[in-house]
Amino acid sequence: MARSAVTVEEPVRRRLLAEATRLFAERGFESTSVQEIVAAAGVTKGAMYHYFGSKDDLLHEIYGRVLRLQMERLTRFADAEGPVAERLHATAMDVVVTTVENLDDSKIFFRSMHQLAPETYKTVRAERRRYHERFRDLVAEGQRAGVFREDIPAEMVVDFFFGSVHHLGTWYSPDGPLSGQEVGRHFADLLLGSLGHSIS
Amino acid sequence: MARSAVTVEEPVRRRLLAEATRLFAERGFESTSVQEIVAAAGVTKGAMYHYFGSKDDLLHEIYGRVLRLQMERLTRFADAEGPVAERLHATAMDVVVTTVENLDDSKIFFRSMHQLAPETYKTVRAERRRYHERFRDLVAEGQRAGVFREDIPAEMVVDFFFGSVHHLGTWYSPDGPLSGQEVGRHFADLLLGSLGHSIS
DNA sequence: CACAGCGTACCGACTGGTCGGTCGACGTGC
DNA sequence: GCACGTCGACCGACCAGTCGGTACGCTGTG
Repeated sequence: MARSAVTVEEPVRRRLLAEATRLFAERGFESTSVQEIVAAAGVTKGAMYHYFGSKDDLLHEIYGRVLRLQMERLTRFADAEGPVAERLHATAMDVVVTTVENLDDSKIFFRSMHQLAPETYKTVRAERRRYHERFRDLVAEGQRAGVFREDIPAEMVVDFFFGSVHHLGTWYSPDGPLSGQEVGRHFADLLLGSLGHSIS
Repeated sequence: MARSAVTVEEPVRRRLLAEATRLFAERGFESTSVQEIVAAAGVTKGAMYHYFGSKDDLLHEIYGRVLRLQMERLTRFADAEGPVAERLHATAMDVVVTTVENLDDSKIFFRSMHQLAPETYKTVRAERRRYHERFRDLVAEGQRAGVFREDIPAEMVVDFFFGSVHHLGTWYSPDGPLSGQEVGRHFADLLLGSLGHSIS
């Protein structure tokens, strides 16, 4: 039970997490059995329930990993220096690149959220909310500075943009013609464009 | 004992579909049992399997309903008359309004797609693709006319926008402060803004 | 010996789906 | 006007299989 000190190379545990991530992304949480996970990792259920408390626990850990990574990247880019428009552009682009680099995580995130235990669900929502707020503050900052249009609530711009980002898991393929960087640049351009003052 | 007169002359089939839609949206397809559906509809499994071939069949019918409705609305707005920018704006706004009016359908659509039988899945994808293409043509038309920026593929603009639309099911609430019309207008403004020629 | 790190065998709950049967409405013959 | 036959709508008990989870045993290492 005692969570051993800083990860001491636990290959089985790591394999279980990796295979679970792959399978959850591919077939969904509810359609993936514990049997399939342990088979893919080359162990048995005994091993899995040695490292994880339950199947939900596996999902929970995946969410924790995603939240931690994304929040860390966001703050790094948002807290940088330079004009707000440039910071938002760089941040938006990085969000896309990071999402594309961990596409399985993204698929799981927005598709299995409602399968979490109620308590865990609330925690994840709260964490996600803080994430969105940090992003929203960037938009609002630009609006106050007169760089972005002000007739649309910053909150809605965030939901608008992150909808597009979540949707990446549905259509983007690493084998396709577009790199994550390219998609990221286009998405960031679209976001900045939508926030610009209209010509007409 | 006999089914008393006044109660529910309404078709059982309709109730089953309605309750299934509600429950699928609330808990997801895989987490909803046939027992729960028939209990909510006030009938038994015999009734359900009398009207539907399987649980998947229920889901399939929901998808058919959504696809039919959305495609019909899209063509109605896209094939109207007037400048392309205005048509795209009206279309985008209607997509949001329609989505918000059938929010349960939308939640199911993007969350349970991979639960469909392979054959059905392909059909739905194909239908959805035609839908996207119709929308993309609108964007491309504006680009050729020089009204919209041309440095971003129309295809990507479509994925960008419909990501936001799909995401509505995650955050929008009819009980919230914003009406579907308001969200629709904002979304359409953002879309048109992102397609406008930049000032800077 | 102690104990982490697993494998093996198994449990009870529940799943989607089936099947024989009941019930009332309705056409038909007399 | 009444008995009969039929048919769709629906019930409810049941099935085989699958699920997440558990109990316990073995084994190598310190």
